Amino acid sequence: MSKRIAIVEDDAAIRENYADALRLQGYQVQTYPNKATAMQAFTLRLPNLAILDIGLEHEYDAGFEICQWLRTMSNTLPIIFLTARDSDVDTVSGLRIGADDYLTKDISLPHLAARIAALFRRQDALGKPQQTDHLLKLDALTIDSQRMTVEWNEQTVDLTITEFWMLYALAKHPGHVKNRSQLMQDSKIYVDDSTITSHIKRIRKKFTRLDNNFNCIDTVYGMGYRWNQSPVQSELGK
Amino acid sequence: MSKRIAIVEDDAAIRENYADALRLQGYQVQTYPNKATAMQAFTLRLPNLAILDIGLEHEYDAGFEICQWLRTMSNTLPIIFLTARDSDVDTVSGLRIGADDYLTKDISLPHLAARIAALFRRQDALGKPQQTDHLLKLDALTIDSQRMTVEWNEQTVDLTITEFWMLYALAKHPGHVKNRSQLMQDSKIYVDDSTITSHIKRIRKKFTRLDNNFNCIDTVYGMGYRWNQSPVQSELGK
DNA sequence: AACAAATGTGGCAACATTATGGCAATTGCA
DNA sequence: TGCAATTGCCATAATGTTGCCACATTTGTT
Repeated sequence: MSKRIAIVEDDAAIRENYADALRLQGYQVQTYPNKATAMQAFTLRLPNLAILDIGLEHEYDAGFEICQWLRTMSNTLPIIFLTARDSDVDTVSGLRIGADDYLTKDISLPHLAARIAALFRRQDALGKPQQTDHLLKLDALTIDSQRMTVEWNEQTVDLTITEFWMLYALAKHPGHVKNRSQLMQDSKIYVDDSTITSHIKRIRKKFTRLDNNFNCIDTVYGMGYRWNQSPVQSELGK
Repeated sequence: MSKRIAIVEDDAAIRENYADALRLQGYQVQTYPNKATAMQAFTLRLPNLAILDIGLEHEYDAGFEICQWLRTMSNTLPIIFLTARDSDVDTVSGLRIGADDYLTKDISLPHLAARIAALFRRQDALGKPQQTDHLLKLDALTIDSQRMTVEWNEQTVDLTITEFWMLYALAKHPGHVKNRSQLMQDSKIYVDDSTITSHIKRIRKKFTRLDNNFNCIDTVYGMGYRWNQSPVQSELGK
């Protein structure tokens, strides 16, 4: 189902110019020449996005008023001001009133289309809230501390808890050497040094099973271990 | 708790100018002169909003790269390009890559502040979508929390109340590992750990009776259980 | 080269966690 | 009251994990 866009603009030529361009992008477009017709239509049904000029016919601030009124109807509806007025005062007040973007009429059609797409993208993204805060990504590695899953090149690596936290401790500070005590603390275990060696061994083994060339866990003789962020392209000086 | 804004900009004067202005607005501001330092910091913790210049030091497109990378981390994080480049091509590509706004450096500080506020306003508005939906659908699973019914592949699964709430707690955050305490809290019961095991056992049994291949409830050794939305058979012997 | 220290490897026994079947206590209901 | 359903928990079996050891190999030093 395509998105419905409303354009409120009193200049017929400009109005249809934008409308046609947006229809070509696959949107359903409705146009309104003044505040009265627009508000009447919006009362019946809100569009998915509104593009407003500010001055309409004889009303100097009609666009601002429409915007304010729309905001009382929906505080999520994307609203764009598209106008000839390019003073900072207008821009700032437009945004303060609750608009999501403020553009001047000299922008190109592709630019306008990109702005609209960006607003829709943002709306979609926020619509299905997904918390990625617990995601740790480093090159081919992805660690999800909430799912307790680890992926290497899209393949899941099946780690145990202790292995998981140890890897997490390493990968959280890529490039930094962690000695055995630090790894123990971070993984909340207190064991013999040799046990850490064993864990590293098992972690490496599980990665190597998925990727023969895996070598992201460096051994730093006498110091500890280090997650090596990009060891693969050894030739490419960067 | 105030919002954290990150500024990535190589010109120290400009950088601090913006940073000071935003701090006056009550934001916490972190600044980074180049791609490397920014990415390192973002790996540890994402800001609530990122302001990026495009060209950084000798890297012509560093800002674009940071933006793309950030988008893989979070598709809701507001990103603003703030740069001297004002070509339409750059603007459109910036927005296409996933930025939420594209501004040129000639804009005033109040204007910038208004843009930022607009983005945060939008995020807050969309952030708390009213969830009046009693229906939870995940692949073959359908849970109606109002009618307390569960379906698996259109077949109703006859669960008891306790089983229902436990399944609901699991399925509400598909993929997330829930330990026994969390399951107890969510199901509003306080019992022995072994009892949780029993409930899981019974839930599994009832699903398996309808579908021999049912395996959507993973046990994560030492951590708890997880609803596995897309059960992928890992044939990797271990 | 010789040596000590550190690390890698395979394996195993101890330990921890989970699965299963069953049973007694409780609850809801006719 | 009787009956069936539910629930919590236990004993036991089945599995998964972990710590560490003996020994091989590597590394750094003299």
